[in-house]
Amino acid sequence: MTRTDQRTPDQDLPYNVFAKACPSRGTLEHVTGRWGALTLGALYEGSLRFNELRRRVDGVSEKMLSQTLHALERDGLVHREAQPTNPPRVDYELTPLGREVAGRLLSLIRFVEGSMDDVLAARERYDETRATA
Amino acid sequence: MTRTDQRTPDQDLPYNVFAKACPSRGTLEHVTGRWGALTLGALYEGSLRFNELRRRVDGVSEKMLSQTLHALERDGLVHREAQPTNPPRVDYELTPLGREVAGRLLSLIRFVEGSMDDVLAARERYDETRATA
DNA sequence: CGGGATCCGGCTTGATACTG
DNA sequence: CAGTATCAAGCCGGATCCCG
Repeated sequence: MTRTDQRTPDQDLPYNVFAKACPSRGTLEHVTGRWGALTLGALYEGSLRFNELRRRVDGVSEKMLSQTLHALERDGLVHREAQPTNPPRVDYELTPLGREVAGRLLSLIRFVEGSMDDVLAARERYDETRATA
Repeated sequence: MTRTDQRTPDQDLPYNVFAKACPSRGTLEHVTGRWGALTLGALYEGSLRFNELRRRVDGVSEKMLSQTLHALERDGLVHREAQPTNPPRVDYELTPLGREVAGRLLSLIRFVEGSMDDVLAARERYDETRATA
């Protein structure tokens, strides 16, 4: 509990993700989680319905998508708009806050996608140097 | 736009994180994973030794930190420099690629931290509207 | 100090089935 | 279409012991 560590950049901010108990850690996980990140990314282009989203986020199950959307809606990043028609129609879209989060997330995602050649090359080097094979 | 089949933004890119089989998805998970994100964030300020890192990333176990560092090193985002002294000293630092990734990640992290008041307020609203009380 | 190896409990996840 | 309920499996992650 010493305060001797001066390297922390956020020690004076109200919320510090590096602290175990900080609620920002939970929200960050909703945002960056496997399905959270892809869901936010998909919604960045515009609102989507449940099954559209499901098709777009390849591999997500109904349960996980539903769960992910609930968490993001609860955090105020996604807005759910249900129309009481038959058959039911529900649109999901980013809130203004969610849009800012998703923008930063997409910057990261696109950079990672664009770096995959380097990453894959690094992996090969890594595996080769320590796998005697 | 709004032609449903044309909405995918990355369909022409070599790597598309929305596709289930794309290796970028794995790397993104290393980067945005619970400990990966915090590790990269911590290293953004400068190189750190194993136990410094462990103290900085509050709550991480030795095993998970070790595992996380291996994954990031393998992906070419972190460089490990071991000095054969006694006691051993090992420094971890970001590679140039890792720096760019961490920068974008920190932009997201800081924004989330700075939005926590809004997020927490949204949660209360959400919980209240569907509370059984 | 800087880890690796192992055991193991439990939370997360993924089918499947069912509903409005 | 848009989800919820249930259940089994499996992987994550912590605790512990070990070594160089």
